[in-house]
Amino acid sequence: MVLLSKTQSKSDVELRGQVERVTYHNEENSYTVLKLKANGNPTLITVVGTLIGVTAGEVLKLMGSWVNHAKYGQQFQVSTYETVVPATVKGIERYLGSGLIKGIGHVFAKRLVEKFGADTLNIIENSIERLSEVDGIGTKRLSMIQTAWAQQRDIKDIMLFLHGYGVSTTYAIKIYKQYGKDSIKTVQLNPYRLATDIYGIGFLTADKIARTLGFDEGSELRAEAGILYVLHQLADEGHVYYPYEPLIAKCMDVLGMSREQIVKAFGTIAYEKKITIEDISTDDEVLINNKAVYLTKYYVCETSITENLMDLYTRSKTLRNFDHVKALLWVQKELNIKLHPMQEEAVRQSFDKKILIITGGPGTGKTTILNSIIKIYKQLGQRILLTAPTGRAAKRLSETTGLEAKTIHRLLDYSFKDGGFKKNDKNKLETDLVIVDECSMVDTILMHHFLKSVPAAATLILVGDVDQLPPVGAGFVLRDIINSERFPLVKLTEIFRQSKNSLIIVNAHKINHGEFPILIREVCLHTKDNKEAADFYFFEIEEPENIVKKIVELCTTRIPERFKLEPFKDIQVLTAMNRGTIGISSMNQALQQAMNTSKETLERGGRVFKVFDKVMQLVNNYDKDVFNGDIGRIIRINNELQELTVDFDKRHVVYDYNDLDELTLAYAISVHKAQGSEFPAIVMPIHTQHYIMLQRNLLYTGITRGKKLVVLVGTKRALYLAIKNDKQQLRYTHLKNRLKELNKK
DNA sequence: GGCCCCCC
Repeated sequence: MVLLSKTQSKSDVELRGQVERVTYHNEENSYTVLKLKANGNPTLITVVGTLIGVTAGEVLKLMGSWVNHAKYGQQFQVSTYETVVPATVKGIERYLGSGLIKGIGHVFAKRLVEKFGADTLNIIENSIERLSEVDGIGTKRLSMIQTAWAQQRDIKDIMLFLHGYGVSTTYAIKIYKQYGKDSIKTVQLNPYRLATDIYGIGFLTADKIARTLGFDEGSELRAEAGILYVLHQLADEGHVYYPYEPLIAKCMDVLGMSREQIVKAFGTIAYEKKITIEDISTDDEVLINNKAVYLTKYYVCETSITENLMDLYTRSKTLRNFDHVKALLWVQKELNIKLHPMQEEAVRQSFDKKILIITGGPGTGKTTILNSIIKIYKQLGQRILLTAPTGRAAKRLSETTGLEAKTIHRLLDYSFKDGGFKKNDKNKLETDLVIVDECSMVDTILMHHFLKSVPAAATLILVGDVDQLPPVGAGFVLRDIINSERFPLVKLTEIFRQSKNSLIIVNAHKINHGEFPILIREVCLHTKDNKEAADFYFFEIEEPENIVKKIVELCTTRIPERFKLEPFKDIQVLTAMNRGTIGISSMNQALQQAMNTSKETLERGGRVFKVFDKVMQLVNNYDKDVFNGDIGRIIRINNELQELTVDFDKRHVVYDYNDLDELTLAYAISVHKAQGSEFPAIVMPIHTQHYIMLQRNLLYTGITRGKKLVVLVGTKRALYLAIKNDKQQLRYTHLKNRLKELNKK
């Protein structure tokens, strides 16, 4: 069986040579840069990759590929390698003297080869006691050499063994770091451990290794690891637990095993506390046998969220006495605003409740409420923390409130190195009030960590729109907290920003209720003379190619002319998927071609950037102060400096050509990426080519991104399917019922 | 009919 691991590819070539020097070695991840003298090649070759224990003088047999690095030129990128013991006396001397073996330096290396010649390595390997024949090598140094040599040999044996099963050097090193000299034995005994112990190796890879090692398809170890794999997959789909019987059926199907084998393995891993099986009673889920199976991690999170919330809620409030009516009058005067009764109610609740939930769609006045609460709390000398799950949301929260806001990860002081949050139940946040915005995006695990670190005396305000897309991770925390009806909730429905007869808002509500939206046909968008233009249009087009054509036309001419909107700044195309004719990449190409005629281009890895292109940042970059989802325009491509400059809202950010994978074209972006942003106009294809993504939340999130104009282009059938499909809403979670039942039993 | 995506 041919196994290709992540870093290996079929186009790998072989390169042999002696290591001249190791230029760079990162202890943490083993990333190495070295200079290699290859046979018959006068110039030194730069070799990069994950290597361990490699030293100057060693002869390497490398597998990998040639790459062209913008700064450093041609390099050989290693996927796997083997060390070849040097054969010549000179080679052996350099090899031993390179610092490879603790206890041997240049001097002793020289003395050793003088004494034993080409036989030196053989002697170290087989009759090491003979080293004491060399001047200056006593028992102490001898044992040092012996230990170091054995370790080197272990590493090499392990590499060789793992390479034999297609595991790349990167993973081989991780495995070695985890299991040490017992690596081979450990893997042979239970290769499935790799799936849980080694980050980056999943069940499928471990299973392949196991099968090559001769493990039976029906082995108990396979069943146990397989069930955990299936549960992880289900968690990826959003489920915090899965009902017992359907889970068994899934496992039987995925693993090709019998019911008996699965049930038996359930018992074993439940006993090992890897999973938790709970009898739960619930009225709103189809739970056969009323048994829920959790990965224990999620069980712990769900129960801890429940307890922490109820505990926090029932503690007493430490806010000092003040006149609530006066405070409300004062804040409106200070901020020069008039609070709507519902907004006033929200602010008032924040005075005497420990937990408050504020929910509502875009433009319902959440920001005004928050600003009022913050103003009053500040006046009362309270400490305030603001946070949100994404970098962009945090930035926006900071902009609208004028206070610092951090991502939840940053607030909790997440450390990648230590793999955890420094803030927790032992080291809590120091605050009197903490506000979480865009809370609908917070998943079960993050909420667990967050709540652990909220001090008992603090007030917690959760803000979000549950009708938007559910979190990426497992659970639907905000929805469950709201539906538990245990906490004060202010549900904002009144629209402040948009006019009340806006079709965008009317249709957003209709879609949320599973009703078909009111559609204005294209003719209205084409006539320039109707006085009051509507803000929601639908163009019925069947062919995906024609949808693209229509969208290009809308973005370049129709909308700019009719609504006086700027194509780049004001109009955003949103789509559900990356792939397909109406997917992100294809639409970006079409729109780039139509909207940007600049000849100044830059090609990188098959992608083309042009000056004036609309681009989006894909990761949070705190050095550059740009965040995942930020949209800007390329204003300069400088080939000399190998730099590209992007204008983000009048702020110029410079990218080295090596950082360009942080950017993507943004004429069309996914609805997911647009979550948390708003645009004057959005244009969105809706077609069965995106069948799998036709979901109610997605459509709702998409259209509510538009402030002044929404144009849908596609088929009524696709629109209908999206509205009727609220399947995405079904996530197996038990948080709502836990909250309902706690202290009520 | 098989996809979207957060954080460090």
